[in-house]
This record gives sequence, C-alpha cells and structure tokens, in this order.
Amino acid sequence: MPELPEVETTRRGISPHLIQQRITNIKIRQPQLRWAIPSNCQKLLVGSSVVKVTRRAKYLILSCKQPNEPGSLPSWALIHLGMSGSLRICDTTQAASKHDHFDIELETGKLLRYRDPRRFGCLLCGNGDPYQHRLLHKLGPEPLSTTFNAEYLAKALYGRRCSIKTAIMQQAIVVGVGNIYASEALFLAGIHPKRAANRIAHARLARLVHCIKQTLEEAIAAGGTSLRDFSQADGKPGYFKQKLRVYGLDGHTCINCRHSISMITLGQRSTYYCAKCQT
DNA sequence: AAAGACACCTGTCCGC
DNA sequence: TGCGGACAGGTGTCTT
Repeated sequence: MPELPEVETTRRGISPHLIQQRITNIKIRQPQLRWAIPSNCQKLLVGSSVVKVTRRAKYLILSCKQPNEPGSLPSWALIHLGMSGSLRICDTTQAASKHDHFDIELETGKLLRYRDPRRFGCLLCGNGDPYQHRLLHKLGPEPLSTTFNAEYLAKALYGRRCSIKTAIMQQAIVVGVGNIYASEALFLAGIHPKRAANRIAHARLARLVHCIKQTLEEAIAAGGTSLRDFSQADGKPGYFKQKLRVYGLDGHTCINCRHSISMITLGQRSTYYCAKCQT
C-alpha cells in the first residue's frame, strides 16, 4: 500500500511521540512477517532511546542509543509497511486487533502499534549503520533530492527497453514511486506509460522528473492516499485520493481533454492513463 | 545485464 | 446468502 508519501506521512506522525523516548518493551504477537522478526529484537532495542526517525525509500528507520553504555554501537529498527501496513500511536489500554503484529512500548505509556493484514512488511533490527543493510544498500536516489534530476534519469534509463512506468517504479532507478504515483506522474508529464524508457527526449524527462516531485509533494501535503488500509499515525485517512487524476479512474473523463481514461496491465500492475494526452 | 513471472498473505468485491 | 475468482498501495528471488 504505502508509497513514499504514505511512509513520510507516517514518519511525521509518529516521530514526535518517539524522539528521546526510551523503549520499555517490544510486544510481538505475530513474528512471521515478510521476514521473521529477529529473535534478538528486544535485546537490541529495549532500554535504548529513540534518537531520530528517518525514512529511506519506503523504509522507516528508528535510530536508537543506549544511554548507559556510551561505547556501544547504536542500535536501529527498520520497518517496512509492505502493501497493507500502517503504524499508529496508541495507549496501552487500547486492545490490539487481529492484525496488530507488534507494539513498541514507550516510557510515556504510549506505544507504536504495527498493523499489517497481508504481512508483506517487516521489522528488522541491528547495530551500527543501518544504511549498510543489504535492503538499503543499492537503492536509487530519493525522488525529492536534487540528486534526482533529468541528467541522472537520462543516464539511469540509458539502454533500458522496458516501459517508462516499469522503470520509474524500480527502486534501483528512483525510490518511492509506487503504482499509484507512477500513473499519476506520467499523466501529469503527458508521457504514455508504455513508452520505452530509452525513447524519451531529454526535455520530456526533465518534465517527468518535475512531475514526479510535484506529485509526491502534493500527496505528502495531503497526508497520503487512503484507498483501503492506510491511515495516518493518529488514525485519520490521507486525503490525496480526492486529488487522483487517473489512478483507479478508468472509464472516467480525462480532466484535460474529456477523453475516457484507459486501464492496461504493465508488469502485472494496473496502469491508468489518458490515451489522448499521453504519448 | 535486464526483463518478466512468481511468491509471500489476507481482505474485499464482483458475478453467478 | 454463499462461493469462486480476481484484485489490491511492494519487492526479493527465480527464470528467461
């Protein structure tokens, strides 16, 4: 479910509740997520304090430190929300429901509750530099950074004969663009999703870069897109759904030209576009 | 090396 | 109302 805007919305929602708080317990109800939650998870994290909550691609990183052991390596937790995951700040009095797989309990009496019906997400942990983790190691640039620009993208797409939509969804090319925002950004850029990635003029790539950034920024400002599972850390939905221009709107009228929005399958993912505006 | 298929898992929705 | 099948925001791994 969550793409970059939903993960970033979650980060902003949970961060103030976690910063400088000591983790008093981690309650695991269902360790079998995409990968099993490591058995040393409690040992690594309980007793340490959260120093910062950052995001890399669609991963959330809780960086922690052990206050009483200055020489020890900092520990971290890596959380991915998969397709159906969400994080909420709860009180200990709130009963967990069926798919609430773990709680990270804090000294404030609040807890960070992870819910993920499909269990495609994960909770991993370790010591040292989390960016060295194999999952984070070979990710492409952040789409909202200046590293992600037309020159970079042209280089990354050189020789790529796959469709542009499949290309911008590859996390090695650029991170954070998932199935919703790929369709949305290509619509804004006027590029047909099936167009070969290496057959796009430089000026159009520059426009695409701009449109990816714009789409993601607008979605973050709206608190993400709630289709079914997603909710913000306070339980409220994200409001970007109302601003979607093509995603899920096949058969509807294009807001630019009144032509009907089409749906095709690309790389086994539903893809929405306007055949008249996107070439 | 790159592209495509498949797997993981549960819930929901649609047609019969 | 019930049941089978398709589909859903992701991504690592295996096969071409």
